[in-house]
Amino acid sequence: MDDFKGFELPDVACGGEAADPQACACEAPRKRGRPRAFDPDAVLETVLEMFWMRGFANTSLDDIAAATGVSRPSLSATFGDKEALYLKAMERYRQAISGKLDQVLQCNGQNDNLRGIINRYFDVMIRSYTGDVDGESEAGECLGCAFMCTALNEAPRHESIMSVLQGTIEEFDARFERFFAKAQKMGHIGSNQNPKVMSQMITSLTSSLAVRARAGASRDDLKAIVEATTSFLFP
Amino acid sequence: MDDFKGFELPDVACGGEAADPQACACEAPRKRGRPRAFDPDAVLETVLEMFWMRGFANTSLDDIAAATGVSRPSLSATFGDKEALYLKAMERYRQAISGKLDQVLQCNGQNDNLRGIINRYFDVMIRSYTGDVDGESEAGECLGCAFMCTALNEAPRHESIMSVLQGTIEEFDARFERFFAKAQKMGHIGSNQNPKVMSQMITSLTSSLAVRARAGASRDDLKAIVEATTSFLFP
DNA sequence: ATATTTTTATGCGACATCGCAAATAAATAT
DNA sequence: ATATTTATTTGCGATGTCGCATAAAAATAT
Repeated sequence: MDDFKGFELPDVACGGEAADPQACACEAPRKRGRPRAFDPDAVLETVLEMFWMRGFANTSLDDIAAATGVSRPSLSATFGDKEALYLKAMERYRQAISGKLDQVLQCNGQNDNLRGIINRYFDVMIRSYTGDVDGESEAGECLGCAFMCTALNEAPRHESIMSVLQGTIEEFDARFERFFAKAQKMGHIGSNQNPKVMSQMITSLTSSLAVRARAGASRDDLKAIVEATTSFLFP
Repeated sequence: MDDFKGFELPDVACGGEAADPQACACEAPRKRGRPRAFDPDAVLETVLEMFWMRGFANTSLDDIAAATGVSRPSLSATFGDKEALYLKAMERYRQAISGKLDQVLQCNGQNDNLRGIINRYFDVMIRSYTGDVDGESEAGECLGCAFMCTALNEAPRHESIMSVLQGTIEEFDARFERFFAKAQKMGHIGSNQNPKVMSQMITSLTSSLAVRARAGASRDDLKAIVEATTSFLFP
């Protein structure tokens, strides 16, 4: 449907194409039976898009089968039931973001500008919340955060979704507490400041951006909010 | 079918009882036809709870009919279709919170403590996010915000839900911008500070609390976060 | 009393959704 | 070649969901 580019995880090692069995250069020994006719990773990306925009309950396995061209029995053989499929798609999403943040949130050189790093971080998040497609302008994707948009809805009904939601929050908290603790050691923030509080500020603003993006805020709206806040926090 | 309640009618505010037509003391002139056997407001409250905990898509009209004792045709005659019912329940929720905030967010007397007011505000929100039941301890309600938990999920599919989500965000923004502008005029925050930024801080933290509450954070967890942030913002 | 109005009760029909089972297809192992 | 393994295709059955249509019930109006 929409050409959302996802977060471009490295194209995973193939396991064989149906069309050309020998085209793949990877050394993985071919498995025994009939090879898969689809790329599970590509399917997960489509599945993520669908869950993201329609929610878990509103996305049927029939919809997914139609959108991916993979039949329901194949889906269930490969990924398990609907909940397992959702969890796998979300795990991909989580890892993609996590990878990007690993790149962006590095505070090494002591002439690194803390505010610059944080602004780069928010740039990444805003981009993921408003759609990566730069050219499309604001046709109205209203992505928001895939976790918040879907997991908040389902958490009370699915223990596993609740737990991945908790885990994601904890991961963000831990990441920023580490980051600011290190930044403090390197003298980028005063010793009177509290890394935990700084971390809370950043994660709070992040969740706010995700909500606003889903409600239709433009990329510029969000950037203005970030600019105002970061200029207050890092004067 | 299982839990048929027999003939006990729900307590109705007024408008007519089946048993005793004249028992009601209210002056509203009785309408012409058969009186309603249920209180629409009480139904909306139950409906809100259900949507809140299960989401829009996961709550069927059959579920609602069973939980309220009101048959589907009566529901649809009174409230319209499922989407209209959802919107009416959410409107009730919005107004209830709005009313509470009107009480709490008053900055009148000039020896009012700004930080105290903000803390009272967060107390109200935390209470609504973690369940009002004080005695129950933390049995695990994980309410969060009814809007965020349900509307984020449905927004792309329902124009009306998207729009009520936008409206709620704008209402919060406007409320706090007004509040801090007034607070600044009264000298509670320095003229070098920006009311808009303060407002963004508060709404951001609010959304963060809502997410964390849904993910299982306890009331004390949330209070600690608020305490840390407000002591930083209002030293 | 009879008519009118409004709400409630019952139930049908069309469709969506999921899980599963059986048959077919395409690869490797021997 | 034949057997084995793995994927795919096709389709059925049980259940859930919604909207609507019709009949019954309970009040007021005349």
